[in-house]
Formats: sequence, structure tokens, C-alpha cells
Amino acid sequence: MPLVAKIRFSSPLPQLDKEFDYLVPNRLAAVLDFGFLVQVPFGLGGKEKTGVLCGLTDVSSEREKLLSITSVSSITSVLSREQLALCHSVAARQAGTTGELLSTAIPKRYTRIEKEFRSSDSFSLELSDKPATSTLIEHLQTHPRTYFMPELLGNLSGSGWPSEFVLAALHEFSAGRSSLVVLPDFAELARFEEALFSLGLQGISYRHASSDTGSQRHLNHLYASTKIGINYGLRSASFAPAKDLGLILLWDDGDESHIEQSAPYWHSREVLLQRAELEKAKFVIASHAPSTEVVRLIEIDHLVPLKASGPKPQSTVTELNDRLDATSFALISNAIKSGNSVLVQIATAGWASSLLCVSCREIRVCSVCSSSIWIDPSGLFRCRSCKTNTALPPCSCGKTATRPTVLGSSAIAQQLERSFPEATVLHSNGENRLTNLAGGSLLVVSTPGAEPRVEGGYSVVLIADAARMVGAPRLRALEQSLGKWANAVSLARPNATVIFVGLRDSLEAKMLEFDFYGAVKDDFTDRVELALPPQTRIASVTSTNTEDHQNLIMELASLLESGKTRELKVDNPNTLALDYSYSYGLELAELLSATTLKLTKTSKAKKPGERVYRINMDDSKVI
DNA sequence: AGCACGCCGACT
DNA sequence: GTCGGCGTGCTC
Repeated sequence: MPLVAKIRFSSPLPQLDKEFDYLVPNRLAAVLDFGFLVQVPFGLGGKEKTGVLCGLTDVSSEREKLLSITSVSSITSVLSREQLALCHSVAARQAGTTGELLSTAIPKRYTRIEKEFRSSDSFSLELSDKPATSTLIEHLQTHPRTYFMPELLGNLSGSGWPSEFVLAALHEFSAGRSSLVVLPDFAELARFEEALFSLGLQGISYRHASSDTGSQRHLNHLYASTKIGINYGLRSASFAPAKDLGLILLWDDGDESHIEQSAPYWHSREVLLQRAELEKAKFVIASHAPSTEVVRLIEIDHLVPLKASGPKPQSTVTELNDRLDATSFALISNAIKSGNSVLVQIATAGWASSLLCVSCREIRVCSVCSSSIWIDPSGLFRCRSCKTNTALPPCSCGKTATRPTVLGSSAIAQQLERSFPEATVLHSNGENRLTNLAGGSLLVVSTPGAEPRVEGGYSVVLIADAARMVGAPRLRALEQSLGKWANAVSLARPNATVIFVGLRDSLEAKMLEFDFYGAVKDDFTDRVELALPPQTRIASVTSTNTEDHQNLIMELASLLESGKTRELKVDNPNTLALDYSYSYGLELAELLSATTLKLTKTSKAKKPGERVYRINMDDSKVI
């Protein structure tokens, strides 16, 4: 009976997104196994192509003319059955192809690395003591799917999230199972590594990060496939191999870096939720402030929350003004004078750029709806709320000249820089990011997400643009602001004061208590009433041109009338946005894939390497 | 993606 | 009568 291999290719092409059958020659039958890379003749030219072995069967194929595998090109499996199942399931959910996800799951091959791997010694870690336990570890015994809020100010006492993660992963290791830790960006990766290395766990840890050299990634991939260890990395590590995976830890799922920017636009949270199910692993999402998706998962009893207690700073809320009130000013003054550090978080242009009058420094507002005005990417004055573009009327003080509040030039930050010449002023932002500071009389002005840590923690944290961040005209402005504030607050020392500028009503009340969970839950409740994500999901299909877009609308006419989805109004004329329920997700993804595949074949605008339609099953930016 | 097949217009 | 344009479709 001939042995037949099922082969897949790492290709985004939907036409190639299936298994191809090849005969296994006798000389290779003993070597080959699931997940091996092989060379096969493919296509009319019979050229060699690299494929992955995704199944072996000795059932005689119904096809007559099977070609044979030419050669094997890996020394061990580079893809587990679980990883393949994950790629399938993510592709189905995201309206993508299994093939394009295989290229995320399988690194480039280096022959030199295979030699090194083959001759490497087996590293064994001597665990001198029984590993330490923690509240999180104990909680996981009874609640395998958990949302964890670590101590808000735990960084200084050593009970911050990095050490919580390392302890949990080490506990899993000592029970003979691997773990997988996924972090939003390199700053968090560095903090996790710091905690990992301080316990001397380098030898059992495998990093899966695009910043590493290709050969390093390949080596770690081989170790992770064959050894129990602690695997970690940024979002693409969600697909990394992990032998006998027992625990998945995800930090700050609300951070936008967890969303893959190319098709099929998956999110670490959703990939890992599926992975935890497939591999029967324990699953922890942790953050200082939950995402609304986390609140939903708790509400439907998929996650059980665990909130660590601990000291909190003082909280005050001041009036919205471009000058600080006297009390806040005095707090900052005292901190600087006594050699302590102050953090000022200011919004970036992308968060809430607006225009100030050069004379009276009032924020210029729209004459129609009184929302703030900004300069849009095409250079026009445009209202942020009603989107009308108007000639800018004179300010109430009579002057017409304006200046934009841009990165690093928040009025409050400028005022502080002038008022405290004795302070060392430092700026940190996405492009020019500070990470760790020694402390002293520092005035650190930072954009959200770029805040450096300071030795001993900040004495004052000023959330200068709180009101403006929340007011940004985006669905997720509130929850994302809360996430950014919580992360900034977590850098404070226990007796510090946090000042939120311009908050009112229930949000003011919540922030006086640092009740980030309660504030996001309120946001979620509002969205349930409005039937907006994450109560529903929103997909978008963007066409390269109007004609293809019109064809799509015609093709989907019966779907749009069926009531299974609702079409949403969006700015881009070539984008179709659809609102749908979680239970309809798989079916809709399948329908959109099939429809766009069909239309792509006859599209006139088809260019090599370019997609005529881009499907995003969870477009977080479309509204 | 490649690559070949195939069915219409311009050329020795 | 043949050469070649790239639209359509397949690759185990």
C-alpha cells in the first residue's frame, strides 16, 4: 500500500489553500513525520516548492497520477498538529487562509542552525526549592480562565505583573508543562525578561520575536518544539510552538499593538482564546485596566476575575483649563524641590490634536456643534464631531491666529517647563522613547504608552489631557484612555498623587477611586445598549476601486436584506462595514471569503501581489 | 504565484 | 495561412 502525504504551502493565495497529495518514496518513509518541511514538484512547470507535511495516510488515493516528494528539508518537525489546528481555526474566524498563517507560525530555515540544534546539550534546570506559589497560581487551580488585575503599584515591591507572570510560568514548568507569554511591545518584553533573568531562567526560556536574527528565531523555534520551556514574545508569538502547552499569559490585551496589521488582521487575544481551547491550556489575560472585550468575557462567564489588592496613590481631579490649579501646582513644586520625579502624560496629535488661539489660548471650537477643530490630513480645518469643514471663525477674543497643540507642546507641559527651571525636563514619545530613569528632580513629559519607569516611582503623575483623550471621536477612546492612564499610574510610588485634568461626573468619581474596572464596565454597558462592539462585531471589506465595490454590494444584496447583518455608514466610499453577532461570525467569514474570491477572478483592477478586496472581520477603526 | 492553454487581430 | 496578445484556470 503506497504511503500518501498531505502537503500544505505557506502562501496567502486562496487557490493554494488546501492539501495536496504526494507519494512518499520508500527511502523517506521512515524519516518523515507530521510538520516536516519537504520539497515537492508543483505546477505545470514542475518546479520545486517547499511544503509542510500536514498528514500521512496509507489509504490509496482516488487520484491516479500522484507525484512523489523529492526530498526532506528539515531535521525535525517545525509545525505541531495543534499549531496547524490553530491556523485553521484563526483563518476560518478571520476570513483568511491557513497558508498565510503558516508563514507566521513557521520561521525561515537555516541549515547551520539545524547542525547547532542537533549537537546541543539538553539543558536541565535544577529547581533547588519547591517553586514559590502565588494567589494567581492558586486561583488558576479552580479557574483555568482568568482575568487578572495585578497590584497597581506592584512594580516597586516586586509583585508587579512581570514577576507574577514568571512565577506562574515557572510553576507550570515544574509541573512538566510549557507556557506561552505574549506581550504588546518591546518595553514590556524587556520588563518580562528582566524578571525572567533575575531568577536565572534563561536556559529554559525561548524568545519568539521579530527583532531577533532569523537564525536565532529558527533555533528557538526548534527548542520550543522539542523541549518544555517558557516561550514568550510579541503578538506573532501567539503562533509559536510550545511543547505540552499548559499555560497562556497575555499582558494588556487592550493595547492596539496586539492587532496584526496585515491580513487577516487577527488579535492576540482572539488567537490565544482559541489556542487555549485547542490545547486545553490555562489562560490568563492580565492588565491594569480591562478592555471592554475582557468585561464581555467576564459577563458571559468565560473568564473569572481576580483582582489583587494593594496600596493606591492619592487621586485628585482638577477643572479643565490650560493652566494648573494652585493645589496641583504646589504638589508638583514640592516634588521637584524635594528631589522627586513628576510624570506628565500628554495626548499625542493622533489622540486629540486641536487648535489653540495664540492670544487667549482657548481651544477653538466648531461653530455648528461646539466640538474641537483640528487640521485634517488634507490640511483643512475640520470639526472632530460633525465633520464639517469650515473656514475658521475668529476666536471669541477677536484674534484669528491659532497654533496646534501638538506632540510635546501641551500648554500645561509648557507652563511647567517654564515654572520649574531647576527641574530636568525629559521628553519621551513613540519615536524617541525613554525606558528607565535614575530619579531626582525630573519633569518627564510623555505621550501615552511611552512613559519611562523611574527609580523609586513618581511622586506626582499628572494626566494633563485626560478630558481631551476621552473626547476623541472614536468608539474606543474611553477604554483606551483608561488603559493608558492605568499604565501611567502604575509607575507611581505608593504615597504619590495622581492628578486627572478635566474629568467630570461618573468618570471623575471612578478615577478618584482608581476604579478602572468599573469605568470600563460602564463603557461596556453603554455599548450593549447601543449594540456596538464588543457586544456585536463589525467587519469591513475595502475594495481597491469603486467598480469592484459596486460589484461587491450587488453580490451581497441578499445578505444585506436578510437582517443577519446591518450595514454601517463609514467615511471611506469603498469600504463596506457590517455589523454581526458572534454566533454568525464563522458563516459570515466564509461568505465574504467566497464572494470576494469569486469577484477577484473577474476584476479588471487585479494587479499582481495586490488584493482587490481586504476583509477585516473585526475592524476597530472603522467607527 | 507561475505557467500553459486558448481564442481573436496583424503580419510574412 | 501563422505569430502573439494576455484573459482564464489549474497546480496533487
